[in-house]
Amino acid sequence: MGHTVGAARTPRDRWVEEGLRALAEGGPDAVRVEALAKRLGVTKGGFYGYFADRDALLTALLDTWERESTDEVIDQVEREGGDPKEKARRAGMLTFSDDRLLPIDLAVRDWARRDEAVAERLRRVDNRRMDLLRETIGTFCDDPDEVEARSLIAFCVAIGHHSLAADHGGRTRAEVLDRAAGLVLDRRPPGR
Amino acid sequence: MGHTVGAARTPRDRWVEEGLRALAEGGPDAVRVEALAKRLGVTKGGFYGYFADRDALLTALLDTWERESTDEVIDQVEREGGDPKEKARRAGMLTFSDDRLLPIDLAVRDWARRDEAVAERLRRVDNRRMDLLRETIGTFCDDPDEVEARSLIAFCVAIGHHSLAADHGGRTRAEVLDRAAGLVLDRRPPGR
DNA sequence: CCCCTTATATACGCTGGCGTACAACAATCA
DNA sequence: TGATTGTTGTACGCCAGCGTATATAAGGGG
Repeated sequence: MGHTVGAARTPRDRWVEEGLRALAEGGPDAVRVEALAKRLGVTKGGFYGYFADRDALLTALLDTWERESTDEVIDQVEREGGDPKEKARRAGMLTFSDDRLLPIDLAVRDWARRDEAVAERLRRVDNRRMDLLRETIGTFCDDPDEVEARSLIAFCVAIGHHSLAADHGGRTRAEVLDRAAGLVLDRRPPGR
Repeated sequence: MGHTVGAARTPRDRWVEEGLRALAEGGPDAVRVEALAKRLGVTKGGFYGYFADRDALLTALLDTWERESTDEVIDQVEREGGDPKEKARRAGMLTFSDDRLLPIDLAVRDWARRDEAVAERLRRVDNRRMDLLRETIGTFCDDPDEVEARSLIAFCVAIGHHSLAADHGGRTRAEVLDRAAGLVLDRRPPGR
């Protein structure tokens, strides 16, 4: 079982790759074996050598997403070093500005609302990301409750602004985001 | 064409109602005519008297959602009066704490990523909601750019925290949100 | 060059879901 | 109550998509 020896024309990774693209574009329902095959210029013949069924592919997609958006991002961030704020900034860039990972992330987030197993994976990933944010914000904010609140805000803006459809009266989304980042991520005199 | 005279056992509204429930629970792909019929204890026989096809139902769902989450909310809020902050708070409650509207809202938001017409509707709705936020925040913040930034933050947290799966180290989500609201929605000495 | 392994193509059966045609059934009004 | 009108049930054809079985390439040792 499983293809091992001969060089496959369409190896497992390409199915996963194409599956992730479909997931990003249309959610889990859009991950259809025959459609992927067509995009790969192949029939579904070889698919069932790598995956027991469509569901196994979906699991593989989640595995890949989880690994890429935690370990790989964190490895790369740690490798390049820098202070916490710089690290968080780069981690944010890698996940939320990458137009490969970001749409997958949004799709998984919606998927998690309907599937408990997916929600569990998302929880793991989000917790690791929140840790980075807490670390950053903890460098200039002493109140742990406020650190938590600011981390929540930062995260929600990072993921939420992509599904916010409003305009900003002449301003660019990027401009408004920049200003918002300043409010959340910069030290300021204690409020109130 | 169109049922008009006799009292229908399953009027158009019930199809819409059940369609919205399906949309909220599983996204547009979960809105399936025969499934709705089964939940209504009926066959799909009568459906095509009200709707040309499944797509017409989807449009009707969006119409209803758009109306309920703008006009109806705003009417109700205006009727009860109050200062802008109180109005925005009640509007937020009506949309983002209502467990009828909220899941529909999240589903529509995801849907909009794949369908331009849905995105256009969402833009209209979000713009009206953002207007409320700007009004509120404008009462204690003079810099229009900061008003915009804070409004963005408030909105992103309101919609984004539902798809954030992280824990908060002993704290409740509600507690963290409360603290976050304080940071974003309360007057404070100018930053930096 | 042939064999043997492995990947892919092709063909099939099955299910679920859409939309249509028509038959059966209320309900209302004369 | 009978006729008429509008609503629902039933049966059908159709297509897309999954998973399986089997046939056909396509490579790499021997």
